[in-house]
Amino acid sequence: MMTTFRALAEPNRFQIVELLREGPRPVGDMVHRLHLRQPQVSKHLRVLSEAGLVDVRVDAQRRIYALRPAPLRELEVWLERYRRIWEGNYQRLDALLEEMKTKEKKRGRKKR
Amino acid sequence: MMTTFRALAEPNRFQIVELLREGPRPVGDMVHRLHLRQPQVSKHLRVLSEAGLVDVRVDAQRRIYALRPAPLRELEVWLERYRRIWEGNYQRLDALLEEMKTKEKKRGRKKR
DNA sequence: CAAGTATATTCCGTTTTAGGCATATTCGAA
DNA sequence: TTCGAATATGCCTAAAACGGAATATACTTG
Repeated sequence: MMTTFRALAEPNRFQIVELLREGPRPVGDMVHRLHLRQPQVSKHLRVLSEAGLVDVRVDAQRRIYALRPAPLRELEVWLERYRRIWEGNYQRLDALLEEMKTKEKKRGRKKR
Repeated sequence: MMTTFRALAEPNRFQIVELLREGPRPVGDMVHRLHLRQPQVSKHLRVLSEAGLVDVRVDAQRRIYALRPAPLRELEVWLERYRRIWEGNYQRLDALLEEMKTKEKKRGRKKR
């Protein structure tokens, strides 16, 4: 999960992933599309590959990289646990508790 | 978008976010729950804050941090553009092309 | 005002990370 | 078998990230 974050945190890697969203591509294609040098692209692809975000298919002397959905799906699952935060009334209890505990000695001052 | 990734890529920061998912908490609470020293927690909170992932409410000499949904929602939106990758027919063109090239001797089989 | 509590900031040393460039490797074709 | 195309690796350096410890700051209370 956090390997995914690490991998995507690098701008060029992010771009590569965005490119790969449209479909599998050989390295040279990415080198040309993004304005990067070949060795760096290969290195980034390595990181992405180790993070499970891409995989390779060998075609003669070129390698065709493709996105692997698994980590992104994981990400989505993780995110779902957070959805309640922006879907409706959340943290009401905690907020109230905190406030009571801290200011109980003070006379209640109406907040809100 | 990538500031979000960068912020979440650090294990301790990730943990802080996970903690904060349950509700707002003062710094000391996090220091105690995760096994981190106070200065590092403050530093990590700073990064999270600059990434827009949390915000602070001042309460006397303590600061209560809370998750901000915006960046996570953004993340979700971003992810949605990828959902088609694992939801059915993606890269149909590429796949077809590949297949044709490879199996052109076989008779065409109707897909969908 | 002194003392204590909660948190932020600074400085420092170490580790990690990324880019550049040269080089190795692999495969197809002449 | 030699050449060229496509890609990967290794080495080096610069920049960024992180933890630790000390210190600064802000606020509360006696």
